[in-house]
Amino acid sequence: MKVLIDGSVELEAPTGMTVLQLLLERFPVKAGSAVAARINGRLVDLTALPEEGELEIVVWGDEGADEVYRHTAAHVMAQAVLELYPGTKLAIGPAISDGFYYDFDIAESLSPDDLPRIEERMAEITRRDEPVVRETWEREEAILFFRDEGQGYKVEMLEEMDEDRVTIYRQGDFVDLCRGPHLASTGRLRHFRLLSLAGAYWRGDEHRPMLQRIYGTAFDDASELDRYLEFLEEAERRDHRRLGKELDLFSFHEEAGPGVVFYHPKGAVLRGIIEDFLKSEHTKRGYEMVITPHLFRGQLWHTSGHMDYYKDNMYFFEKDGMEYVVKPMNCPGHLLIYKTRPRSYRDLPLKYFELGTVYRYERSGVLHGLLRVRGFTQDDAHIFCTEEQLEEQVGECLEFAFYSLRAFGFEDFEVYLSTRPEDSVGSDELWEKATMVLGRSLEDLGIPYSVDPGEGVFYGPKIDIKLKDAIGRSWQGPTVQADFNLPQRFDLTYAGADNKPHRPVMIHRVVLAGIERFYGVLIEHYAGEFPLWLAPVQAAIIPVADRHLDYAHEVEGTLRTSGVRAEVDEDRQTVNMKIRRAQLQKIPFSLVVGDREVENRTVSVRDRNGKDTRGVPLAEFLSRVLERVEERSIAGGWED
RNA sequence: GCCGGUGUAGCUCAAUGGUAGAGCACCCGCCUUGUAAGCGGACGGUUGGAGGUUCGAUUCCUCUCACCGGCUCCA
Repeated sequence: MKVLIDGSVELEAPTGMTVLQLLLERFPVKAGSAVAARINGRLVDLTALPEEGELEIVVWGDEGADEVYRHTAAHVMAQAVLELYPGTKLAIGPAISDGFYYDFDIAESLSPDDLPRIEERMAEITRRDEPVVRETWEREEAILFFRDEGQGYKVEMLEEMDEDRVTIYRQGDFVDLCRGPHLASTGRLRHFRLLSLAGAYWRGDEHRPMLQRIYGTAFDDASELDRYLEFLEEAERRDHRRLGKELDLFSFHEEAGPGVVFYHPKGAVLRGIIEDFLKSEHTKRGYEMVITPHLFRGQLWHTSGHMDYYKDNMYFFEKDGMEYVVKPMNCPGHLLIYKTRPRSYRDLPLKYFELGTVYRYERSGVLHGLLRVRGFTQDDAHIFCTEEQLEEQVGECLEFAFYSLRAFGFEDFEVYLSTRPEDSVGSDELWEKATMVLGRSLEDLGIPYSVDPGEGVFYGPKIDIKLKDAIGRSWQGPTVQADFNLPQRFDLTYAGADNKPHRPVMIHRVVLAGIERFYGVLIEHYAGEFPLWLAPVQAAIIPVADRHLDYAHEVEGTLRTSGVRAEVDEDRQTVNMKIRRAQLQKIPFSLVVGDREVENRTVSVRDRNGKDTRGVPLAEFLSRVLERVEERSIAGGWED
């Protein structure tokens, strides 16, 4: 049998010899690093038998290798848990993007202190270096086996499978139903770490039993594991909740209830900058700003359909025997404004923009700092247009969104087109049409995207843009949604050129989306070191001694008059201390003023990187700052 | 909402079935300071809240609130 290995070496493989044996015999060096193999394009175990054709050796770093590796790590962990907690029932244990997890049904509940113990047992299992064996069983046989073992979840999975034959992986006494492939032996698993413990419902269904999930990660390369653990630390260092406290930006209060944000003075400055940006950019693009109330009668939400599809997320109350709703969305308000007078095709597209604050009930367990709150403000707009204008308008929204995200320093995006969810309104025909238009707008702009089936909103399909931050994490960002439904429900019309009534279509779109969430992402993206134009305080003025206070205030006045956010640190403290405080507050520039500066009308500029430049004329400092703010520069150093 | 964890001074964190402690911050003094912590002093707590067990609870138990890690959902 002729086998072409890695596209270069052709050799005659003896029958009955596994890929691993072949490697050991012919390429012993490779055998040690091999994770799996690909036979004619199919990912298989190293214990598979080669076939005539191409054989590729998959090593760590190759596509698919991490998945195989971590899947085996999950099995080793499951084996360890079974050994330590006999009677544990296994659910599922897949590899995920940065690691793996396994869900267990264990009689006793695990605590984080148990993880090291499990990790140790895993290490022991890897030392045993038990071969991982793939077997093919009759499904019925597997059902009997797992039933006998008391592994009900496995039985349930088996019973739902269509195949007659299933694959089983075995290492030592540990047997698991699994598609594979896996590492050839437990000893091949080298660097791993158990990370956290969590509850997870069997099959993600809250009506099913709650299982205990252990998350972990594994790498073949020790330095990669280290790097990943450093990444986790870095993420913690950037945590907006922590930075929000340290930088005095915002707070939450038990007395006020969870999920509602209090912006402190510095936090409000940053929020104001974001809002100013949005207002001016919307105005530039022909949007008209509107303001709508926070409370609407319940009836309106029946008309809009929210009462049917969004009720669980809405806050209600009753007064004078009348039902009221705290608005969870801004659209109905904008529709009411549209309807205040007859509209003509000449009015379209009509673009209403609102910094609309909405309240949505979120289950207590999902709240998360600014990223998931109950009260938030959206940069929300609704575009009423003709069907013909739809595609162009969607395109403009997308361009607007990308422009804005780039202005705030985000460069990498992922785009998703979400289609009709199960619970939704409108005809299939409308959905199909809207979905098509969205897809075409993306294609026209040459934006690559993937389809997210069933993830649309109840009234229409949508485009979601996810942004990647400085350390590569992605976050939910702008969305553009087509809506053929609400105009119908509210009976919106416009007079066409033919002088007949027509139905407009509507686009819901946000640019930065929820301001709170965007704000949180912004903090994490910059780790609190905001670019000059966003920094709540741009310059800390540090007098060397009391006699420099007058000049310090003069500098402050000059800067403030020109719109630079400057503050004098008047504390009778050492220069070192005042510098330290400014650094910890991540203020872009510290201006030290002493005798020399007073005499020469200069400032000594220290940037956030710790570099100082002395004798900078005040006027020069001011003009350079204004210039950078104007161009929204992300340069951090004074010399940059 | 559910599973697990956590809750002690403004912040970060100790301690313990027997009087609750440190560092930093705040306040007051001294120092008048040149690029990341000058020195001293004073103040500061119903140990998240309510109930229970106990001679005695911050510690053990129950309930509750909030937060953290997830499940699910979403801007």
